Amino acid sequence: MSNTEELARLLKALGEFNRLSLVYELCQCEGPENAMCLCECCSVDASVASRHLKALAQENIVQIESRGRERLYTLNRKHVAAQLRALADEIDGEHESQKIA
Amino acid sequence: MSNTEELARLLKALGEFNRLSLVYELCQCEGPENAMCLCECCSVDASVASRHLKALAQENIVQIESRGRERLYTLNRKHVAAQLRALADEIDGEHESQKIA
DNA sequence: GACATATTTGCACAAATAAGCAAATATTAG
DNA sequence: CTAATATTTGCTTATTTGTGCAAATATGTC
Repeated sequence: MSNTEELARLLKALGEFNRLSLVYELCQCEGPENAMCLCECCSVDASVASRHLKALAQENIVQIESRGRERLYTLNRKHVAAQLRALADEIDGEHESQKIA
Repeated sequence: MSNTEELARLLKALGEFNRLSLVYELCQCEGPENAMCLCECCSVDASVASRHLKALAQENIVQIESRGRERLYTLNRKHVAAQLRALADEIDGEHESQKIA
């Protein structure tokens, strides 16, 4: 299923330490943050943060909004959480095959 | 946090198409399955499936049980689902900062 | 023992990935 | 226009990763 492929890409995007750190950072932000602020949390070059954020945006994990010369990133909370929960449900889910009873 | 690193490794393990396919396959299995059976679902060489399953085992995603000349793999449902839900909660969670109210 | 089956390991290779730096681009401020 | 700030892009480099094949290992069967 192509759904599997899409989910795999989302998980891969989250499955890198610095990107996951960025996501955690965005987690704790009330509003959108710019890349300068974000790249501090994982102490990498600005260009690296930029690329990671782009990768996260490509998987719809973050949303980008331009304001002047800076870009503001917002975590796509609902979407990401929903994807993760859907997988969790599928894995431990009370899915049809409860043959034990 | 080293927890972030561990979670990143788990997500990375899940974030590869063939490995995720194996997980899905194991999802639908009642009991443990051997690698021969599993490697069919992603049409790769047995050695590749073996390596992927090993990678999954290293992140505690699957459990291995030896039976004779074959190895039986069981999905670690509770653990994986819990990890995914914990992240989901952190992301969209009703975490402390509900300043909107 | 010989042989079949299941899995792992060693090797090679191609492709992807993460990283930093310097240069380019965009935008704002003076 | 010039200078400063924020971000992206091009380049290079080192490392990791996924893959297949063949050989090795382990175990069961005859």
